[in-house]
Amino acid sequence: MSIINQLEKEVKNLIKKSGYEIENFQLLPSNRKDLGDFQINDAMTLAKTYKKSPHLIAEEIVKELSSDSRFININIAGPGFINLSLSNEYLAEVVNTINKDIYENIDTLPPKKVIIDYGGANVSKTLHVGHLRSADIGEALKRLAKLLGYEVLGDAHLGDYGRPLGLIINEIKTMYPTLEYFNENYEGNYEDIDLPITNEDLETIYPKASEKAKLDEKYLEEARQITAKIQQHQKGYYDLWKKIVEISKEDIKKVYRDLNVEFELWFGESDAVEYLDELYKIYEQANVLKQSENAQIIEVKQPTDKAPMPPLLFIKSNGSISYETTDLATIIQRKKEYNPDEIWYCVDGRQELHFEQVFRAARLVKLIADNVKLDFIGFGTMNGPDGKPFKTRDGKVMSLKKLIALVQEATRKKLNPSITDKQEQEEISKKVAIAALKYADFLPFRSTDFIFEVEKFSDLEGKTGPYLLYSTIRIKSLLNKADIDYKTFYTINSTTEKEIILTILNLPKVLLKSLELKSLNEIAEFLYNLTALYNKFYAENKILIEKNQKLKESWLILTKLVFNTNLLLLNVLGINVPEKM
RNA sequence: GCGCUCGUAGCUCAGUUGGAUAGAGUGUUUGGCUACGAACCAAAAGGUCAGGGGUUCGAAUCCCUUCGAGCGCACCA
Repeated sequence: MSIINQLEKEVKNLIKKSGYEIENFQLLPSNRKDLGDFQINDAMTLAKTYKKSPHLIAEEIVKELSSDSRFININIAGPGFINLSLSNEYLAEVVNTINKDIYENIDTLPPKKVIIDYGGANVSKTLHVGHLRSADIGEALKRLAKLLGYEVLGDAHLGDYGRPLGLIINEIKTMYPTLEYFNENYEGNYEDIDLPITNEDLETIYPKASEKAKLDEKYLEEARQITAKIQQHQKGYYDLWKKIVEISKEDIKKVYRDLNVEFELWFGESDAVEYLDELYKIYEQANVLKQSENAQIIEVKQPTDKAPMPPLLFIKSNGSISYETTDLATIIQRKKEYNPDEIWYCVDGRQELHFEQVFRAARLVKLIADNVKLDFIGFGTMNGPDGKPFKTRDGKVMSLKKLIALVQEATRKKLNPSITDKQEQEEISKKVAIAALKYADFLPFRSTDFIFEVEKFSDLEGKTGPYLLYSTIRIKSLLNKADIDYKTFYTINSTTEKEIILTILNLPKVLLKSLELKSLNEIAEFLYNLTALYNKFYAENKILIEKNQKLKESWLILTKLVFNTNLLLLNVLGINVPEKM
C-alpha cells in the first residue's frame, strides 16, 4: 500500500477515535499552502449530520491528530477547515522509502482481464489525424491499466470489411478492368497475379472513389455490389480484398510503430465473420429480429428513453451487414477466445449512439455475461481553427504521416548541434515531434473537443512534450556526471524540495483517478508540475559543485527520484525518451 | 424538431462526487547563461467563470431559464 493511502487510513482512524465517521475520506493537497500541506474539509459536512458546530468538531479532530508526531502545524481556519503539514523528518523517510522501490508509490487494483479496442484504422484509407487520439489515449490507458495490475489486450480492430473496400476495388476495376481478379473464368492462383497497386496508390484511390460515388449513383451501386460480393467470399473479389488489406496493413503498422503504439491483437472486423452464423441464430431464436423496409432490424428502445432510439440495423436490405453487426459478432469472438471481464471501446465520442445500440442489443440476448462491463470511452474531436474537424488548407483530412512530418520539421531545427549524424537527427527529431503531438493530445480532458493548429507545434516551449523530454534528459545527464555514491536522503533544505516530495507523494491517487475517469490529462499535468518544480530546484541549486556532502547526496537522491518518476509516467503515456536531443 | 456535449484570461486548455484568494501554458512587458544542457528559470499585467434566477454556512461546479456553439438521430464506418 502506498504511503499516502496508508496516511489516509491512519488519519481516518484518528478522526474515528474523536467520534466521527467519514466515508471516502481524502487527504487533499492544500490549496492554501501558506496554511499547511494538506486540508481536511469534512468538519463542515459532519456538522450537519452530527448537528454540532463545525469548529467544535474540528477542534476535537485536531486534538486526536496532535497525538501523531508526523503531523505538525495543525490548525483550524475559516468555518472549520483543518490544515496540517508533515514533518520534515517524516518526509525524508518518505523519500528514502520510495527511492528504494518506486513501485512502493503505486496502489494496484484487484486483477482483471480487459480488452481495449482502440484502433479503428480503415485499411482502405491512410491513417489521418482523427486516428491520433484513439491511438494515443487507448495505448496510454492500456499501459496505465497494466501498471495498476490489470491484464490488458489491445486490439487494432481494423476496419477491413465495409463499403470503402468496395469503393476501392470498384475504382481498381475501373483503372485495370482486365485484371484477372475480375475475370470470372480465371482458374489460376491469385497469389501469382502481379498487382500494380502500392500503398501510395491506395492513399489516392480511396478519396477518388469516394468523390465519384457522391456524384455517380451507378458507381456507388457497383461499389455496394462489390462490398456484398466480398462479404459473400466471391472468388476474385475476395482475393483482391485480402491482397489490399495486406498492403494497407503494412503501412498502418509502420505509423503505429512510430507512435509507440503496440497492439497485442491485430484482428479486423472481418475476423468476426466466422461468428456471424452463430450470431444470427442467437437473435433469431430470441425472436427479436424484425423485418423493416427490406432490412432486418433489432429494436433497442427502452421505455425510459428520453430521446428517440433508432433500431439496430442487423442486415441491410441488400443482404450485406453493417458495423453494428460485426461489432456484435466481435463480442462473441472476444468472449470465446479471451473471456474478458471488461471490454473498453476507445473511440470518437460521436459514435456514442452506435455503441449504445450495440450494447443494448448484446444485453438483450445476453451475448455476454451481465457482469462483463462494456465501456464506451468516447473522446473529443480534434478540430481545426474553424471549429470543424481538422483538415489541410485545401479542405482534405490531413494524414497522420504528414502531421508528424510537419512537427518534425520544427523539432529538427532545434536539435543540439552536437548531434551531427543524419540518421540520428532523423530518429531523435521524430521522437521529439511525436512526444509533442502525444502530450498535446493528453492535456485536455479526454472528452473535450479541442482546437489543433500545426503552428502551435513549431513552438516547442512551455507545457509541451519536448519540455518534459528536454528536462528529463538534462536530469539524466546530471546524474551521469555525479562523482559520489548517493544512497540516503538526509534532510529537506528548501520549500521547493518539500513541494517536490509532496507532489510525488500524491502520485498514487493521480494514477487511480486517471484510470477511473479513463483520462490522461491529470497524469500529463502531474508530469509538468513535477518537472517544472524540479527545474526550479535545478536553477536554485548547483548540485554537482555542492561542498556539503550530505546535502549533495540528498539532492542527488531527490534528482534520481524525479528522474525515475518521469520515466515511469512518460512510459505510461507511450512517450519515448531519447538519449539526447 | 428531439437528444448529447459544451461556453472559464487576447489565444489554447485545466479545475465540475460543492470548499478558503478561480489555475497553467502561450502571447505582451521585464530580468537572468565564462559552474551540472537557456527547448531553462524569475517577475509583472491580464477574469462579471456566456446572461439571469434558485438551493446552500459556502456555487465555475448542483437545479431552473435565456442566448450561443459543436455533434448525433437505421441501409457510410
